[in-house]
Amino acid sequence: MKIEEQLKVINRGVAELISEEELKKKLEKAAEEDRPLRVKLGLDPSAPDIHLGHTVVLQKLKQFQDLGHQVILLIGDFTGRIGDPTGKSKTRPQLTEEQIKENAKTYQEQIFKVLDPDKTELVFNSEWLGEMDFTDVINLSANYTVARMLEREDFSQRYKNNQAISIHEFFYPLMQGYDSVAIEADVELGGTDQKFNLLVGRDLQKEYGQDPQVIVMMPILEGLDGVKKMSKSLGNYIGINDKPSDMYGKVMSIPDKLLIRYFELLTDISLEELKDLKSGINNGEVHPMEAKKRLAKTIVIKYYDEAAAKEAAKEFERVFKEGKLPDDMPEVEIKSDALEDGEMWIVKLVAATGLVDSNSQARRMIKQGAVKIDDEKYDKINLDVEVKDGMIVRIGKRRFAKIVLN
RNA sequence: GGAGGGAUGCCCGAGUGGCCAAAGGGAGCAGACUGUAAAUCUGCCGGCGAUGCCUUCAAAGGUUCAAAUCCUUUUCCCUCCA
Repeated sequence: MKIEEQLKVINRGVAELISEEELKKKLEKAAEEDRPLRVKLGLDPSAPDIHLGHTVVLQKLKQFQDLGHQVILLIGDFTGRIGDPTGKSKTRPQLTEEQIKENAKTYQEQIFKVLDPDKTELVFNSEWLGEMDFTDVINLSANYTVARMLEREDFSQRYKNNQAISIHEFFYPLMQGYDSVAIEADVELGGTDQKFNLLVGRDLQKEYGQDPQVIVMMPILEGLDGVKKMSKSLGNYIGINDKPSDMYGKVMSIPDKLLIRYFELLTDISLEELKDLKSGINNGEVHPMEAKKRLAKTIVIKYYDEAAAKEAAKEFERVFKEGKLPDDMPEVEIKSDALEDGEMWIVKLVAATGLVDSNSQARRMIKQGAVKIDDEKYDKINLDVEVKDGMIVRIGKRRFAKIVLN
């Protein structure tokens, strides 16, 4: 593909590129020498569950692969063994080697839903970092000054506020940067929050006589709430292992203002289509919900297939438009000896589904008119209900449980 | 090493002896409206078969009829001095 074309693809959705000129030069040189660019992505082995937020960067990697370049996934096992760099969560546990291996495996399984395994090289940074002795470390750190380290936002903040910065924290950027030296990266990808570390990579490569890597920074994807970044701990994520129907439903629940962004960062629709879609929504020709349905479908197809997407769409219509029940829902076992004359106090029954945390919560839900049993609304607390096998308890619009009597 | 300030529910934050399961805001959940969007309005937001009872205001003890509030010790954090 022509260099100009490649640049266009690479630029899609990018938050910041350092720098376009350099990238162009690298692409030209690579084409001349008939070799692919070495494109690096570092992964933190502590959180192996991948959600769509992670796929923003992976997606970009995939585009590099499709352009014929070599992707190198670097698992930061060495870094993970030591702990966490961001002062906030200082007590993050060190991982054992087994855990890291385990996580790495899970990672791969999920990542290769996006990337082409045949065109991906997998490396672990303990390979070289674990080999360094104290002299090597001193030499490495001699390449950087405290003043430069303090340029990093969170360091300077903490320094200014008299908060502790451990010396070893300075080594994280250095280690990550040295990784780029070790694998001779031409390009490194990362989120915008990685900017400092990515830049250190460039500096170190220069020090070690290499051509500095080009940096491609992707935006941080907002989660379902539309404000905070997508993350598992905030519970606002769409996991790539989510069931099709969940995935579809979650996409449908994103705020409209994220629509285009999701299309741009999470799907492969062409730049022209993207443009049309955008203007269509803006001038009212395209209903946002229709666009969202398309988004949901596209994403489900990406991680599953056409049939799953259709099924998910159907289910969505059924449950949320027609207010009917989903195909499958969690089953909850109730022992028949917990019943009296086949009946159970309604509050207990609702609590027993596990859909709420306590009797008190169940009580509230009932009082607020959120509870339906077999499609019938119950809003009185002083009531025993006959418990039947296969009975459906529903709380609100999206919580269901099927009772299995035993 | 010395002097001072602080720790409150998921988060922020009021509360300086009873009226405190603890103001207010945010988040969250539910209801109405909708397109499982946004905005808005309403309610809920520790546990308990519940007009009451139980466990909560960093931890442990104590004073008191009564403690988030007072005292003692401990832990952690911050500010200033060295």
